Amino acid sequence: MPAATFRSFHSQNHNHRDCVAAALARAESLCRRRGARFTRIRRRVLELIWAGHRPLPAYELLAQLRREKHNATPPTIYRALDFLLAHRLAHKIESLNAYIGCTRPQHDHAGQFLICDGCRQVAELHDPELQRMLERKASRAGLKAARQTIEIRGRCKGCRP
Amino acid sequence: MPAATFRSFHSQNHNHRDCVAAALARAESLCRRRGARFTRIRRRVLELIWAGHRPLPAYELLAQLRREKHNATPPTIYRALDFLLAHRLAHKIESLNAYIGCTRPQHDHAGQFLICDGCRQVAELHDPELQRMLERKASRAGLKAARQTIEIRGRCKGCRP
DNA sequence: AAAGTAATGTTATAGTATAACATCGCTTTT
DNA sequence: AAAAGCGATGTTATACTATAACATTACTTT
Repeated sequence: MPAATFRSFHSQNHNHRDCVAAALARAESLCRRRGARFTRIRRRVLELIWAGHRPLPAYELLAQLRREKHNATPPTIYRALDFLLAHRLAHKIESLNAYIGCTRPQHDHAGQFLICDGCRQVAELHDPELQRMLERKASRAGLKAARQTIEIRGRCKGCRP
Repeated sequence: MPAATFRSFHSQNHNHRDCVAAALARAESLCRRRGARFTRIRRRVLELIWAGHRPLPAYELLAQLRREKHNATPPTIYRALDFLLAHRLAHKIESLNAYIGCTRPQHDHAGQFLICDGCRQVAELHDPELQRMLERKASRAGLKAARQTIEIRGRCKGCRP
């Protein structure tokens, strides 16, 4: 994995299986270091999120989980999501009410999201320059920034005429 | 109204009645120019939004509307909101599922929102520099930006220790 | 083995939003 | 003025998103 400051849209032919496996391995090691319990459910939900490889609504995750775990209910999913969000292993895309895997969970601040309305793929930036400008603008208007929701919608190269 | 590129947080003692009246007058004239029908319901919902002077959830608007219009139902509110959003007379704050009046409805692109988690007030920026940077970063990652959701949460001056 | 705590199970309900079809009322045409 | 056309509203039902509250299980520490 390169140390680039952002991650662009995945190519059609990237190795999806490896990409999911790598994300789970990162999560595993991060939880171990933090002493957080990466339980079966939490792990499986993160796996489902990555496997979709696009923002997935909570109830779609629930439907998938139910195929193998019949007693799963909304709290099952939302608790897993709470854990994953708290550890920055996943993000919520507010403008879609959907969840996506975090590409850099060790990073301690929220990313910025580029969302293609064609293929529904998402690229996650971690751009310090953007971050700084946002904080500066906020600060000038009197706001000490604590969290940010940055979601740019549009069309990626492959989805433009 | 100054031509500033952003609008900061309202002072405690700004004239609220005038501020609502001015917003309604702007909306009225804008709809007239556009040939859009600014009906009683639409007007009243916009008035309720401005009167709250903070992001209001749809069902809170509904509850208020029902006090004077007993047969109002969710579609009543959501249709009014659809109209107001389409004409940029109001915005949805995605991270709060709540709606707020637009300070510059004639502007043709979305604003950026600074949200105080203390007093729940919102300041709306229309910062071209920020806009340009976002578009440039998106473009570099291969995305042609069409819409944006920019919401910075934090604490305003009055709500800091 | 017992106690303590974190995670999960379970039921119920709150909160957000739209579908679908009927009716009303304005405007335009006849 | 009557009829047609169309946008707005009325009405009922339902889909989708998320959390509260309390019971039980299972891991960990003593």
